[in-house]
Amino acid sequence: MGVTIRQIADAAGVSRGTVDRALNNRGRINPEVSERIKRIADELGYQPNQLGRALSMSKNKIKIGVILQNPETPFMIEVLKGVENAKAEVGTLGCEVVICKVSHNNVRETINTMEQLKAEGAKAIAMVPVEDEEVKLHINLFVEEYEIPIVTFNSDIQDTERLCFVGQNSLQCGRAAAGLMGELIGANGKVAVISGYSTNPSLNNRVIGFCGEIKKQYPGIQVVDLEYCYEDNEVAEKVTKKVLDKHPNLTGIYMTSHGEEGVCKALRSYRKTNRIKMIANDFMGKNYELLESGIINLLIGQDAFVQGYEPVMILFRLLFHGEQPKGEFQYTDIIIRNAYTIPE
Amino acid sequence: MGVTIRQIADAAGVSRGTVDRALNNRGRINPEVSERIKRIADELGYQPNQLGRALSMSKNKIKIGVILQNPETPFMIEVLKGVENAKAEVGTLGCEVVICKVSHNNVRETINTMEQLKAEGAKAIAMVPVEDEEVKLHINLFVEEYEIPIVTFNSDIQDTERLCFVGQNSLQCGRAAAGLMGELIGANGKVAVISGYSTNPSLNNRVIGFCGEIKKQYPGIQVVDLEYCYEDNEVAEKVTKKVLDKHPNLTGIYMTSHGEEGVCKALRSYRKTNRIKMIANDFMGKNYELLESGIINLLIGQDAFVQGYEPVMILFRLLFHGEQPKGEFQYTDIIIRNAYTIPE
DNA sequence: CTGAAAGCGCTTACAG
DNA sequence: CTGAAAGCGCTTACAG
Repeated sequence: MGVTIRQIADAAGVSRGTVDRALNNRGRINPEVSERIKRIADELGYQPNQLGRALSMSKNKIKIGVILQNPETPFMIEVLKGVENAKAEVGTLGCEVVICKVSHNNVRETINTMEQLKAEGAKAIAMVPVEDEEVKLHINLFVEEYEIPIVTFNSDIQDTERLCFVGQNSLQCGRAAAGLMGELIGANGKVAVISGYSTNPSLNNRVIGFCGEIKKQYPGIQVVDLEYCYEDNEVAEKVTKKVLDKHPNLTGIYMTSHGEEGVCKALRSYRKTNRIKMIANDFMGKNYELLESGIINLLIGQDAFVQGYEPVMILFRLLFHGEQPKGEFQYTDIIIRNAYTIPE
Repeated sequence: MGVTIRQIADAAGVSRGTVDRALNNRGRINPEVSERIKRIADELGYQPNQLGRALSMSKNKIKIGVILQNPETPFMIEVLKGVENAKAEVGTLGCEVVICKVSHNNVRETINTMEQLKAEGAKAIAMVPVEDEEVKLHINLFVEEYEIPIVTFNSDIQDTERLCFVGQNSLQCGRAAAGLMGELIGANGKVAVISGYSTNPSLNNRVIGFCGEIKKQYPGIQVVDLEYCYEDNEVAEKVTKKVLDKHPNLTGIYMTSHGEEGVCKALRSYRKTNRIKMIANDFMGKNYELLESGIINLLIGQDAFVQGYEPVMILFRLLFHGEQPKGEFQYTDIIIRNAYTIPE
């Protein structure tokens, strides 16, 4: 089949060990010999055989650490599936993946876990970061001092030396919602936005994307209100009722985050489910049921699986093949579903 | 790490070759010894190491054949990418994938290619079938006589012994379009369906799914016309004009297949682009541009990549791990896009 | 029916 | 700085 290390060794008149040292820059080799071997490898079109490599490295595998935040939420459970899949895939190729879980926004725990992974010999880390100065410093420390590359996923932390980010383009997500809302309610109408936390950058971006695009593309549509429900159904119900009282001719609601059940409860009790078009985010909780029952008209979601799978694969490709990621932002697909495109 | 064949051999007091014969049912072994070895392997929780296996089999790789139809169409080019990805993935694990291309609906060529793959020693085949009696007979012949399992993809051919089908649920695709149309034009209106060929089962299913669901869910919406454009833009333009002449208050068009540019040209010349909501299929040709310009309101597509990737992987898992596919129908995701969720 | 040996392509101590 | 050898876990002729 392909060219082997042995053929290169023969062609260069050296031993296989020497070829290995040259091709993998292991040092302890005459630079000129190294150059010559590399040239020969190039000429022969050498492609290292992953199997041979993986098998011989299977005694001491290279470690990639993964830090998952909020592991018990439905979304993260799906992300975890992606991580586990990547783990199985690279596990077969001589790479070990260590998965750690930390609780929501816990700075201390996050940093400790980073340190612990380093102590265990992790050669790279994929993590859901916390928006925090100390965490930022640690990320830079790891990348620059320890030469442990870091990929953020799900939520990003900019102004750091992290290699890249895998997750949703939340601005674009908001814009997509605006486009759908425009299609659903037509050129004129009043819509309200209900978001989760005003402190969450991703959710804020969805709001900004939504409002900006409505203003730009649909001048006849007014965004009359923006409320926060803290992803709590009771609060969501309450604020929805408030909005409905204030705007009896409301025609649309965009939810950036959870609390859908509360909103729907309010819509039902006001008998507005047919009159008001609702667009919500993510395929978790009761969202599919609400979509099927027609209260939610369209759902926008992220590819949670990819958000877990890709970061590990990016680091694997970097460590094993020296392959750089395609770009700083690896945005996952923005998925639109109606009642007929629910999976399974 | 894991249990190895050597440990089993030691525990059983036999050689590694014997363990191999037992565990892989290669025959030429005392049944009792074989049983004992299997029991020991079970007790030790033996999991064969894919690397070792693949490496040692890398001299004579197991072959999987792929028969692609219409390889020059944009859709199939995307499918081919999926096939190539799977090929690369299993290529690393001791499996060779041979890709063959046949022209549209060519029965002779299809059957010849099947025979040729068999002659080359293919142990399984993934194929886009032709709806034809002789092809059906050949599929059954291969599966039953030659014990070469066959997976169909993209289009199915039922009443055969094919292992499973990977592709779109076209009925459901039509239903999804109906749901979107209902959201776009509201409870009342008149819509027309423009399809490709009346002889294409998949397209017909989209039509059936669409009309059925409109009738069921939106009694106020009337499907006033069904035309065929043979995926030709000029024909499409002509029939669209005919429809528009006949139904001046038309509010929606569902296209099951290509010819979008022709339809859009007609809509433009009648200045109807804003008045009529249009839902089209697949992400090929000018569809993204038409979506961005707002003439097409929503696009429904298939996961072409998966349609190429999965069939190969299903056969690989079957051949290498004896793993049966999850079900007879492996439907790919039905993807909805608006102008804001165009990839790249 | 069973075993001993060679080999798949690579990496890694160990000598020198 | 370089080479010879052993080893990763499995399969496969070859003897017997």
